[in-house]
Amino acid sequence: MISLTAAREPPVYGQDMHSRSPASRTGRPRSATADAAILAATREALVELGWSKLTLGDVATRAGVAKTTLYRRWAGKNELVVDAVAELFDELELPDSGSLAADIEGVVLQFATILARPEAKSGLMAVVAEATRDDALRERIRASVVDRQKRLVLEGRSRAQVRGELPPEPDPATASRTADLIFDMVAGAVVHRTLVSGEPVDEAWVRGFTLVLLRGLAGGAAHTAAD
Amino acid sequence: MISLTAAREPPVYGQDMHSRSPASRTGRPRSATADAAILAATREALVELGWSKLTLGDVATRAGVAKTTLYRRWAGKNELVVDAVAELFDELELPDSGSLAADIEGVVLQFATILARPEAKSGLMAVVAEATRDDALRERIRASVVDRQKRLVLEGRSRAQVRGELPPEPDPATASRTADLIFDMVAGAVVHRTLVSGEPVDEAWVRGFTLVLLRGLAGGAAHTAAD
DNA sequence: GCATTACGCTACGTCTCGTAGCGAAAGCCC
DNA sequence: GGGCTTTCGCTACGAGACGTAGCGTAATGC
Repeated sequence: MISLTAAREPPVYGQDMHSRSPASRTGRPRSATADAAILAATREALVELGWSKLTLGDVATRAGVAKTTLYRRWAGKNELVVDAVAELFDELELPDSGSLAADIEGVVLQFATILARPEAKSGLMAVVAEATRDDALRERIRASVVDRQKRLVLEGRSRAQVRGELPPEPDPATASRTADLIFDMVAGAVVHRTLVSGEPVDEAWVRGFTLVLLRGLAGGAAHTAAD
Repeated sequence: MISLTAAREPPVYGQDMHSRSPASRTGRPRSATADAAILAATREALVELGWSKLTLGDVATRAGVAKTTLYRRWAGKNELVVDAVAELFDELELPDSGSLAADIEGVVLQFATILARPEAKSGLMAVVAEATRDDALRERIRASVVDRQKRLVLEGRSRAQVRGELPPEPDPATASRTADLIFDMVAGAVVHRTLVSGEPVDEAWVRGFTLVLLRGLAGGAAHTAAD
């Protein structure tokens, strides 16, 4: 009696969610509506209860599925909440408003709006905290949340360079480094103001922030792009 | 049999830690060494177990006290961890290095060094996440952690204005707003790079960050204060 | 129809929580 | 020293969540 039931690992959503491409094309398929219901129920529970008081049994009840179904798809609370929160950032997109300053202000406001929702606040920070001790979770967050935001930075900078609002990068290495820097400054400032300072990210704040950031990035000689 | 033992509320460390100034000057005093042992044990457990797997029973065992003693002093896990983490930031101080750039770089490196410790990472972010649904907890964090950092920003700016590295503020209202902005940008960027991006805050990064920030703050005409 | 997989349901042992009650210890004040 | 007050360590407890196992049933592909 070495291995009895665990002959093949149960396909938990650990690494390859929504793929399970090869194999297992037979049998009853997983309900897609159940997926959506579970993630929606998770966000709802996150709003009402917060991270620490959220239980998987409660989520299952809200979603109208059995608790065991939850455990068949997600390894635990962390992974479930990451997926539930990640969906909130689907709507993020870069507006093409003509000037770099307006582009930044638009994206920051979008980001802040999403982050202002209670399910994003309590859920996202909690999983980030857990990710400090779980590399797989960190990677999951990076892939489904962070990279989606980061792409906007790269695209926005590229546009600005074409328009001459930002100097071109001398080499790819520094280009990558400054992109990381910009990303941490933008996302960090918004997150910190929203969660730690507890103050709203309104238009006035965004304008002031964008002004400082653009002055800093443009270097000595460049358009500050403020009216 | 209305109220038997709970005639007077037990003095839990909810609001006024280390004070309980009037009343109760009689009786056996609380062990101060127990306090230190508990907070140290909390940090130790935070390193080994992380936030979610940390239990108060385990902390009590590590500290060599009874579990009930813990509950007599702190209302719960949140409050305990806030106090345990707050002690880490005691060593923060503003270096007087002569130039604003060097001052900022010094403070940022100090802050990053503290934040790089695993007990700070997992503990601080977790309580911030919980604070999104608990105003008292948010206030506790602000008083014991955030304000201590913020004071450095105010002091550093004041020095820089005396030295002429930053323009003076036109009125107190905008002075306060820009101080908040600077604080969110500095702390936010460091926290985001450390926790979300998962990259180290080394000297090279700090130099780049400081350069962008100072250019942005100094406005069009001012010393960029780079070497 | 048959094999395969997902589903709902129930039940279970384990762990943590937060509290209650007790006797003993450690301080003040007379 | 004797009394008063508060804290301490210890034990025990019900409540609740965890994560899993087992079963019968439902939904697909071949």
